[in-house]
Amino acid sequence: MTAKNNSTALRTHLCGEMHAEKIGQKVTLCGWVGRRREHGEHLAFLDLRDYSGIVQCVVDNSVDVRSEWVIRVTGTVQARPTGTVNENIPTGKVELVDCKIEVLNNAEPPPFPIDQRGDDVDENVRLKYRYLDIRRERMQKNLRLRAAVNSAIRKSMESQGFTEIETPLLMPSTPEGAREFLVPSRNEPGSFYALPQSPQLWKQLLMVAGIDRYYQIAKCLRDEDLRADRQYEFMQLDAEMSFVNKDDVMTMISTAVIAAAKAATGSEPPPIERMTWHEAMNDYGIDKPDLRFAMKLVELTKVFASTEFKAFASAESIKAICVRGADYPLQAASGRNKLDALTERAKKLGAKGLVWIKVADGSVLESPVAKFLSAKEQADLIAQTKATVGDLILIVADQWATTCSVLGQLRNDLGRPPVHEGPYRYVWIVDFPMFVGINPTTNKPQPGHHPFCHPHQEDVDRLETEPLSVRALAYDLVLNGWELGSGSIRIHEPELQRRVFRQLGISDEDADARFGFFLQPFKYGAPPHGGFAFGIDRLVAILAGEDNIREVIAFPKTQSGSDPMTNAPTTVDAAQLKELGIRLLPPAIK
RNA sequence: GGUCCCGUGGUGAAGUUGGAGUUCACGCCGCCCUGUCAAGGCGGAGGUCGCGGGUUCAAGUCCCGUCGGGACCGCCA
Repeated sequence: MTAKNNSTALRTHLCGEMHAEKIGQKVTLCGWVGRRREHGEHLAFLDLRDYSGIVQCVVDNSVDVRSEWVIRVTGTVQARPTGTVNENIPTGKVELVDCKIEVLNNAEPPPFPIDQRGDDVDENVRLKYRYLDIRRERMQKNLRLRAAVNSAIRKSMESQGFTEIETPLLMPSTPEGAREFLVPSRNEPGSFYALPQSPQLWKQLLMVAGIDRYYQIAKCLRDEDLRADRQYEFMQLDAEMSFVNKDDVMTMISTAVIAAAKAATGSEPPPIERMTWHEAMNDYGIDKPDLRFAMKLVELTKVFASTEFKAFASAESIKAICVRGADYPLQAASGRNKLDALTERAKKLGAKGLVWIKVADGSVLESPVAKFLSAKEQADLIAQTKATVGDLILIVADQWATTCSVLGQLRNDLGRPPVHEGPYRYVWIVDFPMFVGINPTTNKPQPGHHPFCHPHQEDVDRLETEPLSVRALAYDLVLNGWELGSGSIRIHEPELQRRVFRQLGISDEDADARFGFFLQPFKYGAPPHGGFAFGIDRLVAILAGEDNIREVIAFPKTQSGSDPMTNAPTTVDAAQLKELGIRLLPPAIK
C-alpha cells in the first residue's frame, strides 16, 4: 500500500509505520492533529494522523496545537507502558515521546468530525467541504482502492497485448442515444463540439487503423439525470480488438475484471458465469439479474391453460414469484395495505393487475381469487412454486415481456439486498435481441444497443423479414444487479451497416450525413472487430462496500448536477458569451 | 417531467392535541486534571427552526408555495 521509502525533506516515516520494530528510533512525522486528551499541566496525548494511520504522541500540555492543525513531530518511538496498549489501532503498541512539535499551519475547527462520525453528516455538507471529507479514513481507503483497481486493470490489459491510446474529448455531435454535453466553438460561432458519451467511434477507427488491441481508461460524459450509480462524468475501461469473436472479448475482459477484483479484495472471484438474455428475462425478469438471492420467476402458463379464472384465461404468459416466509418474514406476511400497494406498483409497471395468494396453515390458499381456482390448479400452483405455509405467491398474467419485467421488478423490490453486500455475483448476459419492440410513431424497430452491433450470423437473413427475432452479438457484464458494462462484435461490412440503419429508419443519405466520417473509413479495409466498456466507478463502489458511486469519486456532483463546493454550474459574464456568439433566452416563466 | 422522504446552534438528534428558541450528545472557548485513546470534571458562548406567504390570540409544529438534499420512475442507443 505504501511506497518503499516514505521519507521526504520534512519527514522520515509515515504515522502508520510506527510499529514495534521502530522502538528506540528517533523519527520525524508530519500530519494533522486528530484528537487531544489532556491530563494536567504536563501531560497530553495527541493523535497524529496522516493517510497511513494515526499514532499517539505524548506531549507537554503547554503545547498549543488544536484540531486539524498541521504539525511536524520529532520524537522517539517507545513501547507503551504496561496496561496502556490500545489493541484497536495498528500502532497501538507504541507511542512517540520526547516530542518536539513544530506547527506547520494552524486551522479553524472543522465543520464536521474527521472520523467515522462524518458518515452521518449531511452529504451536502460533506461535499461542500470535500477536501475535509477526503481526509477521513473511509474516503482515503476508497480512493486508494480505486487507484489499485485502475492499476490492476492497466497491468492486465497490457499483459494481454492491449495498447493504451487517448482519444479526443472534443468531437462532433452525434445525437443518438444519451444527451450530450455541448461546447461552443469560439472560432466558429454557432458551431459546437460535443463531449464524448464514450470513445466508441474512435476505438472502431483505431481497429480500421490496424492497432489490433486498444484500451483506455476513459472519461465519458452523459447529460442525463443522476442516480446512485450515475454521474454526468464517469470512467470506463474502454477496449476494442480485431480478429476476434465474442468469446475472445469476454475472456479478455473477464481477465481484467477478475484481476481488478483480486487487487481490491485480495481474493479471486470464481470464473464469471454466462446466461442468455432470454434466460435472464424468463427467470429473473430483468436483463441485469441479481443472482445473490433466489425468488426466481416460476412458469405457470400450463398450470392455468384451461382455467375458468378470466384474468388468467387468455394470458400469453403466467408467472409467479414466491416470497418465502422463512427468508422474508415481513414481506411474506404483508397486510392488506401492503398488498394493495404491491398491486398498484404492478399496475404502474404495466401489468393489468397482480394476484396475491398466501399459503395458510394446512396449505390452504388465502386470496380473493382462490375461489376461482380449481383444486388441481391450486395443487399444481403449490407444486410449481414449492410454496409452504407462510409464503406469499405473487402472480402476473400478461404478455411474456410484461409478465417477466413486472415480476422482475417486484422481485427486486422485495428481495434485493444493498448492492455492496456479498457475495459478489458476476454474470455475462449474452445474445441480446438486436431490436426491442417497434417504435409506435415511426413504426420502425427500436435498437437494443447501439446501431453498430453485429447481428448473430444465423439471424442475419431475417433482418428485414423478422427483425424482432434477430439476436445481436452483444453482451453485458452484470455484478449484483448493477450493469457494469456492455460490448459487442461490431459490424465491419459497410453494406450490412446500411441494412441495419435502414431497419432503424435511417436512410443512406441520413447515415452519410450523420456518421459519414465514421462510415467512410470502413470502405478501406475494416477488420472484423469487437469490444467492450465497463464502468469503473460502479465496480469500485461495489468492491469498496459502497452502494453509491459518489463515495468512490473524489469530487462528485449532487443528484441535481451541482457541486456544493465550487457552486458549479455558474453563470458566465456577458463578454464570454459574446465571444462565443451566444445570447441567452429569458428564463422560462411558469 | 413525475412519485416519495428529509431540512431545528458548527455536527447529529428530540421537540407530545399548536402555548416563551426548550432539550440531549458531540464539537468550540475557558478553567481543572500525570496514562488517556470517541479520556474525564466544572463553567461558558453559539440558533432568522432552509426561505416566502397563509390560518390562528398564539406556528419549529397546521395549510400553500418555493429552494436545497436524498431514493426511485421517466431518461441513460
